[in-house]
Amino acid sequence: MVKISDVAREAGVSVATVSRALNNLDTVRPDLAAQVHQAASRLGYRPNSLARNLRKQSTQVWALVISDIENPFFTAVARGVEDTAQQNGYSVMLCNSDEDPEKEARYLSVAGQDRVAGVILSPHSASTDVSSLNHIPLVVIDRALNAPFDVVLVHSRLGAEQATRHLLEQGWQRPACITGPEDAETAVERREGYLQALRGTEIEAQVKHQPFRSPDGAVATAALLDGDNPPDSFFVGNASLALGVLAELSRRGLKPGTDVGLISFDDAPWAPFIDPPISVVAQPAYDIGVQAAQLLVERIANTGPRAPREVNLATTLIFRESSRKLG
Amino acid sequence: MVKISDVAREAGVSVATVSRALNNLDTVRPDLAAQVHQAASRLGYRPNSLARNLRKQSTQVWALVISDIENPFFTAVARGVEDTAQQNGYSVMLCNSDEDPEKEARYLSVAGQDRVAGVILSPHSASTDVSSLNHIPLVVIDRALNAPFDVVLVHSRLGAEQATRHLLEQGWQRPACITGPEDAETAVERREGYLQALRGTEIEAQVKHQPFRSPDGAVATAALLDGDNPPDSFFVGNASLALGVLAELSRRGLKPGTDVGLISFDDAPWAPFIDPPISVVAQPAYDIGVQAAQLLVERIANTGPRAPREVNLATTLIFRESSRKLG
DNA sequence: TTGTACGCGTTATCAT
DNA sequence: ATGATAACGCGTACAA
Repeated sequence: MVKISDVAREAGVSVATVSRALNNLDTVRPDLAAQVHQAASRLGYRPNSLARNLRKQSTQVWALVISDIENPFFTAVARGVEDTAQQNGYSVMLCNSDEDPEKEARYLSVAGQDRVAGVILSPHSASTDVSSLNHIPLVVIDRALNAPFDVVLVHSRLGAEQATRHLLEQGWQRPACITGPEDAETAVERREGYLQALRGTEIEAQVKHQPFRSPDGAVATAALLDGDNPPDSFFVGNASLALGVLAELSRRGLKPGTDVGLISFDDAPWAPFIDPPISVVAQPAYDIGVQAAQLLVERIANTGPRAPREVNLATTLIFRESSRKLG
Repeated sequence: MVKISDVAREAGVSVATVSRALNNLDTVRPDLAAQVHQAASRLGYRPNSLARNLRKQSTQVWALVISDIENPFFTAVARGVEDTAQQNGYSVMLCNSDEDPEKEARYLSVAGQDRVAGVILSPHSASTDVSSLNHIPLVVIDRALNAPFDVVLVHSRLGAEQATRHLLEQGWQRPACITGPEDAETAVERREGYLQALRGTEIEAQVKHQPFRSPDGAVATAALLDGDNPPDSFFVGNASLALGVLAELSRRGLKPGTDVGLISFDDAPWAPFIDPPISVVAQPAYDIGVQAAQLLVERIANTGPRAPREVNLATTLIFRESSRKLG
C-alpha cells in the first residue's frame, strides 16, 4: 500500500508538502504541486480515509435514518439526500429503523460511535432521544422533535384539508377519513386537515385510525361501509392504506370515480397506472431530501451555534380519476 | 471525550489491560476485567471506532451497491442484507447506482477508499470493473460478473418458462413477452425462458425489449395489440413494466383474467391489491439479501483464497387472478 | 497475567 | 513556502 511518505520520497519533498498539495492548499508552489500530483498518480497513491478520519475526528459519511425503506415516499427522500450528499463529497449510510424505537436507538448510537459527519432522521416519535449522537449535526424530517433542531416538514394538514375539500367540490356528500395510528404525528395532522374541511358543514365526520398497512386499509373500509352512515368517498392518509381500500372496494364491486370517491396521500408509482388512476396529495419527497441535505451541509460548515431552522414544503393535489364524480 | 487511558487511570491498570478487558480477551484476570468494565461505564467510555479502524485497517461497514432503490425487489434485498449485517455487527451503507455505470464506479471507488469490510453488488453489467475495491471481499447478486466472485442468483429463466407454461395451461393461445433491455442479463434470461416454453408448440413467439419503465410497458402493449398477430396474453419481465401494461389494457377496456391473460415477474406490494389481483413470479428477494450477506460474512472471516461460490435460488409462481382464463 | 512502547497514515503546528 | 514532528486513540508485540 502506497502511503503519503512514499509519494514524498518520489516527489523529493516532505510529507507535509504532499499533504498540502494534494489538498490544494494554495500555500504550495505551483510547480511543486504539479510534481507531487504526478508522483502520486505515478505511484497510484490513494489517500487512506481511515487515517484522515482519525486525525480529523470525523468522517465524510452521513447517516440517513428512515422509518420504512419499503415506503416509496422515503426512497424518494433518500434519493434527494443522496444526490445532494454526493455533490458535496459525502456518502450516505441508509439506515432502516422500521418504525422500531430500538432499532432507531441502535442506529443513532453507531452513528455517534462512528463519528459520522451528520445525520438526517425521520424520528419514530417526537420524544426520540438523540443524545447518543453527542452534538453531531442533525436535521430532522417528516415529523418534528421535542427539541430545537433543523427540520423540514410538509404542510400535511393543509394538504389533507385541500384533498377533503376537493372531494366535496366534486359533489361527494359523506367523505370518511382513514389514516395512520394516533401516535404518528403525520397521521394526526392528516386527520385534522380532514376535520377542518368538514367544519361549518353538516357532514358527520368519520375517522379510522389504523397502522399504515394495506390490510388495515381494507379492514377500515369494510367497517366504514358496514356502519350506520356509510361514506360515499374516502380520504386516505397513505399509499399503503389506499391499496387496502382499493382491494375492499373492488371486492364489493364499487368502482372509484364512479360509485365512490377516493383520494390518497402520497403519489405512489402505481397510482397513475391503475384503473382508474388514483387522485393523490403528493408530497415533494425528493425535494424534502434535497432541502434536508442542504440544511445539513450548512450546519456542518457553520460549527457555531445557530438558531434552528424550519423549512415547510407544500403538497400538490393531483386530480386523476378516482375522485371525480360523474353525473 | 473520555479515552482508553482515562479508563486505565480510573481502574488503576494499564491501557493494554483495558483494551484486552473491553475486547473480552480471556488473558485478563476476571476480577480485573470486572473492575475495568465498571470504570468504563462509570466514565461513560465509548470506544473510538475511528482509531480502531485505522489500527485494524478496516471498518465495520459494508457497502451495498444496488441499481435502483425505487425497485421493491432491491429494497427487499436490502432488508435481508441489513438484518443479517446487523446480526453480525456490521452496518450497511446503501448506495444507489441508478443503473449508471459512472455512479457505480464512483461508489466502488469510495468503498475501496474507505476500506469497508465488504461489498455486495448488483452490477450494471457483467464487465463492471471492481479493481478499485482492491481485494475487499465482494459478493455479487442478481447478475453474474465476468470474473470469479461469490454470487447469488435466481433461476430467472426457469421462472419465466414456468410462467409462460402456466399461461398456456390456463388456456391462453398466444402469449407475448414484454421484457427489459437486451443488455440486461435478467431481461434476456426471462425472454429465453419464455421462448423455451414455446418450443415444440406452433405458437409464434412475440418479444418486446424495453427499458424497465412503466411507460415503455404501455408502449409495448399497444404495439403488440395493434400488430399483425395480437397476443391474447402477456408474460411481463418486471413489475414496472407490468404497471404500464395494465394501464394500456384498461385504456382499451381489456380486463386481465377475463379478456386477456397477464403474469409478471416480481411480487410488487401492489400486485395482490389491485383489480384483479396480479399473478406473479416472485423472486425470493429478502432471502437473496440474507444469503449474500452470509456469503460475505464467511468471505470476510476466511481471508485465505477460497473457490468462489454460487448460490441459486428458485422463484415462486403465485397464481392470482390476472392469469386465469374463464370459460 | 500485566505493562511499556510503538505503529497505523494523516493533518496541523511550529519553526525555519 | 517548506520541513520536522507531534498529535489523533487504539491494538498488540515484546518484555517483564
